[in-house]
Amino acid sequence: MIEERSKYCGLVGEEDLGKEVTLFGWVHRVRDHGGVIFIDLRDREGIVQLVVEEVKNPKVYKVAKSLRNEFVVKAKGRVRRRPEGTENPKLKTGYFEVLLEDLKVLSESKVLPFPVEEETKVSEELKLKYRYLDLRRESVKKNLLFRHEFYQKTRKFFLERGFVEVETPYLTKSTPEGARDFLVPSRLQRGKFYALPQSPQLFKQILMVAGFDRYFQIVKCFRDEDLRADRQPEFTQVDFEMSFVDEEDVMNLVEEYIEFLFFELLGIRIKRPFYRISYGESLKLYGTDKPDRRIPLILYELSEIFKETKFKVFSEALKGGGVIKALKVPKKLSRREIDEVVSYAQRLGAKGLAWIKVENGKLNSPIVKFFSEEEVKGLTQKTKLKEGEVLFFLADRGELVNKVLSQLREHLGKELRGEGWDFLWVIDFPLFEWDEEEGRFVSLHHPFTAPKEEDVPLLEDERTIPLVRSRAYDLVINGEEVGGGSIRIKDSKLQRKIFKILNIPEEEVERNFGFLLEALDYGAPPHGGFALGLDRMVALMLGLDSIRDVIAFPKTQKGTCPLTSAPDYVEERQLKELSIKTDA
RNA sequence: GGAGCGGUAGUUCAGCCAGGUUAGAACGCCGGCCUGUCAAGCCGGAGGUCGCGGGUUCAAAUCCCGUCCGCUCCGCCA
Repeated sequence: MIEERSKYCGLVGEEDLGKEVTLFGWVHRVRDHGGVIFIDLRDREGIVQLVVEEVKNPKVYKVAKSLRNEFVVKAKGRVRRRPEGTENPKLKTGYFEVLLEDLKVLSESKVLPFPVEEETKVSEELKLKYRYLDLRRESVKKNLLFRHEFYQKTRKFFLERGFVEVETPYLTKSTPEGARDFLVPSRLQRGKFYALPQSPQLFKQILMVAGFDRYFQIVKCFRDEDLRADRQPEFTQVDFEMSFVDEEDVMNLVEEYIEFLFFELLGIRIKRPFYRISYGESLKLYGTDKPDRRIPLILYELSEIFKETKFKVFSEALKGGGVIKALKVPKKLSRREIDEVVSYAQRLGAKGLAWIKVENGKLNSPIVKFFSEEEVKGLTQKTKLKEGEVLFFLADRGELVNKVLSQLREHLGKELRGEGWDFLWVIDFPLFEWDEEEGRFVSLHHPFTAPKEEDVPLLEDERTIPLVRSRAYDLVINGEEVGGGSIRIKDSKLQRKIFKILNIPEEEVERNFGFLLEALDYGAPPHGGFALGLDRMVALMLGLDSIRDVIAFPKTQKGTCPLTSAPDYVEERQLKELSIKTDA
C-alpha cells in the first residue's frame, strides 16, 4: 500500500480540524500567487483546497510550482479553518483548507484535449473519445453516481418483496419477431449463430414455469436498430415477472416501485394511482400512444363537420378513408411563424397544412373561403376558437394525421407545458395491428401478450381480430415511454393460435418457439410482468435529454465507440475459425 | 434509406450570406511578475491540413459537386 488515505478530498470537514490528513487526488486547478500557491485537489467526492507558502515550506512549494492540471498527487497536511473572509461557500469544503506538509507527484498528465470543468461545452465525439476525462467532470460523474444509487434502491425494493435475482443468458437464440438481432457466430457449431437477447422475455416466463414465482433482474438488452437520443443498441432494463397475478397486481407494484424511487432518490412524493388512458382515447386526443399531458393542447376530430365539404383537399382525403383533425394553438402567431409550422409539418410528411387565425374578430385564412357557413360554425364551435388563436388542420390518412399533429403538439406546446411529473398508464391496446408492408398482422407488444379474456372469441374471425384487446400496459412519464408489460399467455393452444394469426409457418414456430410451447404444457402458472427502461428512467429523473449522459461508455449515432474504435475489422484467422467470409 | 443543423488554433466560437493584403476572439498552453486566491490578476509569447477530395475563378474558410464525421428527427425500434 502506498500509504493509507485519511478520507476523500470532497469530504474534508469540521471533524478533521487540526488533524493531519493524507489525501489522493487529481490537480483540478493551481493558483500561483508568488509566495503562496493554492491547489484545488479533486477526487470522486469533490474538491478541497491545499495551500503552501514559500517561506514556510520551500521544498513543498517547489513541488507545488511544478504541478499541472490533472497530475495525480499524494498530499499530506494539516486541516485548518480558512482565515476569515477567504471562505468559499461554493465548495462543500470551502470553510477549510489543508496546509501542505508533504506533496508527491504520483503521475503526470499531458495537456488535456478539453478542460475538466462544467463551463466548457465539448463536442460529443471528443467527449466519447476521451470518456475517462469527461467522466471526471462533475455533471457526468454525478449522473453515474445517481445511476449507482438507482441500482441499489431497485435491488432493495425487489428483495424486500421476495423477488429472486436470476441471470439469463446473453448468448441465446435469434427470434425473428421484433427488432433486428445482433448475431454472434458459433465456433463449435459451424455456420450457426447465437443472438444477443432483445429482452429476457422467454427466460423469465420459463422461470415462472419453473416455479420461481417472483423474478427480477437488472439486465442488458440488445437491439440492432438505428440510434436516437433515447435509444442505444445496448441498454438496460429492470425486468421482473410474477406468478398468480393479474394486471392490477403488476401495475400496482410498478407504481409502488416508481413511488419508492422518486422518494428515495429525489425526495419527491408522487400522486397515486397513476392516471389511465386507453390506447384509442390517447390516439384520439393526442395523436400518440405516449402523450405528455402537461401540454395543454388536444386534437379535434373534424371529419364529421366536413363530410359534405366542397373543399377538394378535405373531401378527397375523406373519400380515401382519411380523417380531418385539427390542433388549436392558443397563442398569437405571425404569418412567418405559421409558415415555419407549415414547413415543419411538411418535413414530417404532410402534403400541406391548412390554418385559420382569428384576428380582430375575423377568420384570417387562405382556405376559409372554401368552407360553407355551417362548416365554419361547426368548427369554431367544436374547437371553441377564440381571438388570437390559430387552428392547424390536416386531412390525410389517419396514421399520418396523428403523427404530424402529435409532433406539432409537442413542438408548439413546449412553452405552454406545465411543470412537474405526468405519470400515465396506457392500457387497452389492440393485440394486433395490420402491417401493410408485410401484408399480415403483427403484435403491437410481443406475441406472448395475453388477449383480454372476453375478446378471445374475436380471434376466430379475421374481421374481428383487429378488435381484440391485449392485457398489456405501458408506463409513460412526461411523454416518454419508460416501460411496459403484460399478462402473458399461459396456454400453448392459445399461443399457437396467436402465431397462426401472425402468419408464422408451423415449422418456424416449432423451430423458434417450440421450447416455450412445450414448457407451457408442463404446468405454467398464470403470470405477467414488466420491464422498465433504466437508462430512460435515470435520464428522466435527472432532467436529461439524452440517455448517453447516463451511460458510462455510450455509442455514437452511427453505433461506434470513439474510445475503443469499436466496431472494427478482425484478423483473417479469426474469421476463418468461424467460417465467415465478408465482402466489406 | 430520407430531412435538417454543425465541422475554422488544444477547446468553445466569430468570419462564410455579399470571394480579395498576414484567418480573429476568449479560454487553455509556454515564460515572467505577484503572499489569500478559488473560472485569481497583470505583462509577454507560441499555436491553424479552415473535416477530406474535386470543380468554378486571376483569387476560395467563403460559391458549386461529392464524401466522411458528430448531433436532432422521419423510416426502423415485437
